[in-house]
Amino acid sequence: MLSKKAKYAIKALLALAEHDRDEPFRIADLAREENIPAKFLELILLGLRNHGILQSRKGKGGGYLLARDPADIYLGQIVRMFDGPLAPVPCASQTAYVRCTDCKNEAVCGVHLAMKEVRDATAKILDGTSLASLHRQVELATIHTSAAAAFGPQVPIKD
Amino acid sequence: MLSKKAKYAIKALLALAEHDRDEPFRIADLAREENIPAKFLELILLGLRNHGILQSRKGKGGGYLLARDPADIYLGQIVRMFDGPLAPVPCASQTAYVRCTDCKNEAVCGVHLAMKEVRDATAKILDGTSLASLHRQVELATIHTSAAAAFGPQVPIKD
DNA sequence: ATTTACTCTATCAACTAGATAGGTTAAATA
DNA sequence: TATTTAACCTATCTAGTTGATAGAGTAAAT
Repeated sequence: MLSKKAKYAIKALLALAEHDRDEPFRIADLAREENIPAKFLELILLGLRNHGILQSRKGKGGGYLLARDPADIYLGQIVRMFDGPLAPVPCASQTAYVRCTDCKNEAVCGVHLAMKEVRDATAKILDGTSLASLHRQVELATIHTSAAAAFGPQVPIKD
Repeated sequence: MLSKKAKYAIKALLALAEHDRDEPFRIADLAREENIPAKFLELILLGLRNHGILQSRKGKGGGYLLARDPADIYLGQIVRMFDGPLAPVPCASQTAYVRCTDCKNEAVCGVHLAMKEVRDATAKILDGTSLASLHRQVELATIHTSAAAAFGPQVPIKD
């Protein structure tokens, strides 16, 4: 399960990526816009800042900005930061490998084999998706959705 | 994260799949062989039985058996049974969809889009891997491992 | 000096995971 | 029939985590 922290982080970062690159975004505004408890979001953004993903400005006119280009911020990094390794089991993790104490021989462990596949597939997606590319996907989906809306639910008009 | 329950379940089921199909396997033996706390395994096997994945026999000569062909038992079912839906977020689940209350339009939500990809990739793997196929993978890995062992670590012999 | 808005630490209730304890029931066998 | 064996079932516990809130501190702008 993705934690709320990671989920909110992605939503907030995506909003920042869509927003004017050098205009600070206030916590309160971000919270309202994305339906996130403000105090909770505060913690999350602070974490992102301390990991060098966000920049901040204090005082009037302050707020948060992306510290890097949206094309260089990957979901994999965000998820790992809040939820730890992507692998379902520590012995299948590439970034935070830990041996199973109960396992005689990992090379021939069924759980290991299957979960390594899952971790590789997940990593391929999340380490391959940047805020920029996700933003493009959202735009694409928006066009499709609004096109569908324009041609409307096909209900005959009664006059 | 895969829970210990799901992990132990897979290990136990795989051991049963490798074992004589109509010879009951006792909890205690299974626990010893797979390094699983016996009382905890008891609970897990009971759950599997109540879901129709295992059969049991009481009393002397009793124990657990697979209720179906190993080729018809998929990891997806096991994992869902103990850990719930495969999707990282409920709105991306196919088998247990729940709408996000905080999300205006799911069709254009970045989190939804990315997590649906992850859930689909995960489901493809876990719903495509049966105990039988996993067993084959383990055998294959065993051959590779023992071959590597046979040709040994390539350390020159000093005489 | 005051306002604004981020910074930081502490705290909390609710929940869950992993595990253990201990009695109950049913099947086999002596 | 009594005994042994081994699954069945319910209760309980502790430790840790998650999602969230409170409130005082600090830096920048006006």
